[in-house]
Amino acid sequence: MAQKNILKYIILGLLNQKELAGYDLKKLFAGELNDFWSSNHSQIYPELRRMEEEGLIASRSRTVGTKLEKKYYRLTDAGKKALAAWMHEPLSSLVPSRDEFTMKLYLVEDPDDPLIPKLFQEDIARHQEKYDYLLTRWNVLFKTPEARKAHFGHALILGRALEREKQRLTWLKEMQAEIAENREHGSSPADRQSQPDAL
Amino acid sequence: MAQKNILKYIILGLLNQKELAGYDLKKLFAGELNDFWSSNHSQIYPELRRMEEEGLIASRSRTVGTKLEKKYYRLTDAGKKALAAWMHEPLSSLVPSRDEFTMKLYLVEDPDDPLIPKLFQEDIARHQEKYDYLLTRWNVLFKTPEARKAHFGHALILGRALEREKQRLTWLKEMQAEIAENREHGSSPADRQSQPDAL
DNA sequence: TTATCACATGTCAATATTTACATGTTTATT
DNA sequence: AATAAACATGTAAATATTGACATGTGATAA
Repeated sequence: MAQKNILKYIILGLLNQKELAGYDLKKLFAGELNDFWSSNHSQIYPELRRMEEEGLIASRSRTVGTKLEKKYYRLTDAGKKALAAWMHEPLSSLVPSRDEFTMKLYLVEDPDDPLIPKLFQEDIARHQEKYDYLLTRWNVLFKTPEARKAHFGHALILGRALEREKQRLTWLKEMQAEIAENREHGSSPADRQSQPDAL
Repeated sequence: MAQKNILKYIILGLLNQKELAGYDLKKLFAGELNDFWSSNHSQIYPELRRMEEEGLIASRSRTVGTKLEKKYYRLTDAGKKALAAWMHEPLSSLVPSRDEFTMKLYLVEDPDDPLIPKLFQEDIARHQEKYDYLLTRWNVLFKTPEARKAHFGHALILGRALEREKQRLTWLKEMQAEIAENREHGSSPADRQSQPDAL
């Protein structure tokens, strides 16, 4: 095996909230869930078919316009049981995240390689862009406590994603400044690296 | 395709620093690199074979003890070129990280479900454990500026991993406290959720 | 009206990744 | 001296994931 089929349970959980079609799931994974889970439609549709065969979900077709058929799925009792069981299971072990930026940084041999500041610029740019995007979304969707209350789950993950980007940017900018300063003074960047303190 | 073969370049980068055998790579991925990249030996060994066939690396065998053969790999000129080209390529797009804890939290329907505090406890426990472990490693390895200087790359990623765990724990504990407090007062958790501010 | 984009659902091939299977050696502990 | 743990290198099977191929509808803007 490669991994437990977590996608199955995520889909169960999403269908438990609301009747959805494959395309709706696809949009969720491409949109508000993207920072914490994602999947392509080429994985979603076969998974839905398998889940229906297993009896975890049931479908009904609704016509959109005149011809287009949309297949909506809902949980069966077996599906509800399977979801509840998974929700109460312990979390599976932390998946090692993969971070190309950090690895490239690690792999640079020469501490004075101009690649280092370039890598920082690149990573800062894309995370700043992401942060700005997330902040805009937050301000559009969750400016008021009422809005946060009405869509608690969404507000929660958007807030967490925002926080994550913010903290990464803080670290990146700190390191960038340290490295730049140490370059001017000709000393090694490691000299000034701050020590972490206990939490 | 599933993804660009980044593992190949990570291995090139690691072999560029030092002649290594497959087992050494395995230990690196299981150890100090684990927070930012990982791979199993069942993926590493075939990859090394392919890379040698491609002419990116060359090997020589050294005997350990009396019988055991260890196969050490080093970069060829072609390998050095391929590595340099990859290092200068733009970073590939952010891989969507997958976070089962956050998804479960998102999927809980009832805001008063006792599963919510249970999930926080579980996630806090395992991240605290990880943080403690990383902090111990930091204190063993990098207490002095000299040590940080001598192993800059390692200190960098360990520091970043430490920071990441610390910040996740901070967020978890804040949210946990908010939720607990709001439960006592009978109001919705979303009421007191702090608004993020610009960076 | 015509072109473009979003909606909607599928399949297929290639690659990536994990877990288990398989075998043997060396070193440290009891 | 025995045993366990770590060293060392592979292969095989199953599953996960991606990107491309494929087809057609509905809404909207030029």
